[in-house]
Amino acid sequence: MRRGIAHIAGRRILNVERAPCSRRPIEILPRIDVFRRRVQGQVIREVGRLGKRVVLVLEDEQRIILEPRMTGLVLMADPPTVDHLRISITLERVAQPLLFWDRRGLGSVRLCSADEYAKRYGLEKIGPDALVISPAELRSRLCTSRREIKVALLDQRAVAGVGNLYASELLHLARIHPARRCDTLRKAEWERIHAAMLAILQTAIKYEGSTLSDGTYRNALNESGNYQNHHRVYDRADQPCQQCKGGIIQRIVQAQRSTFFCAKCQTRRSRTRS
DNA sequence: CATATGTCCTGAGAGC
DNA sequence: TGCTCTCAGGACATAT
Repeated sequence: MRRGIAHIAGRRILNVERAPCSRRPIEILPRIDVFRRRVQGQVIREVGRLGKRVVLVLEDEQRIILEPRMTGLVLMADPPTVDHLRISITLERVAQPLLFWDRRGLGSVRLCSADEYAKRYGLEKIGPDALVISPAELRSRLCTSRREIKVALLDQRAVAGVGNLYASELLHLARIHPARRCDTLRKAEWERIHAAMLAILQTAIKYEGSTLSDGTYRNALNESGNYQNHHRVYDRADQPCQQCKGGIIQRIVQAQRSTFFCAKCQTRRSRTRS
């Protein structure tokens, strides 16, 4: 998402409008008239990312945080439908406005001063990024937890950027059972988890994300992703594991979320040291 | 303090 | 066919 709109860096904001949407409004803070007054005329200095959020850094250090959650899209193109369009940001000398579209409306758009941003999104709220964190840091942040590893990986304060789909995917690549308690994992296993996390996320980014059967995720040009065609386990319950050719993908529920894994590749116990 | 659960939302798909 | 029901998972508030 971030890369899809990275080219708007350097552009000046002309206007911000709440789109006419018949649905319950998403959270937009502050209210739209205050929002508009504070950003109008500001140049977007940087198009950044904080975990799963896209962050527009303005020339006066204010930040616009676009939080898509499940079904939100950040677009520089026509949206899938006009119905769920939420906010529109027009830019100087760019015909196409920046749009935030959100079918289910769980997402939000928020404008923060530099201080408010530091308080609300500091390191104690959003942990180190999954693409940047070191293996040692990942391990030290989670190795005393009694939670199951798949559940712990979704905690954005521990490590930022891993969602439900990719947690299953990376644990399959790492050959770690999703229900393994963090405090039972050995150093070599943490290193496998870290390497798999990087590999899965980098590959998923390369393929522009996963557009699932509900068709929701689209890139900034409203095009489908392609990583769903590379899923190892996610949404593949009862299908054979492509890795071991013998296992059948299982679906379980952890913390009210689906987890997919191959019981043959991902054994519940770590191999005992020889 | 750490961990677990409930909440919001829409539309696809299942089941009858 | 058309209806009702369940489910998907982000982050955060509240409960244990």
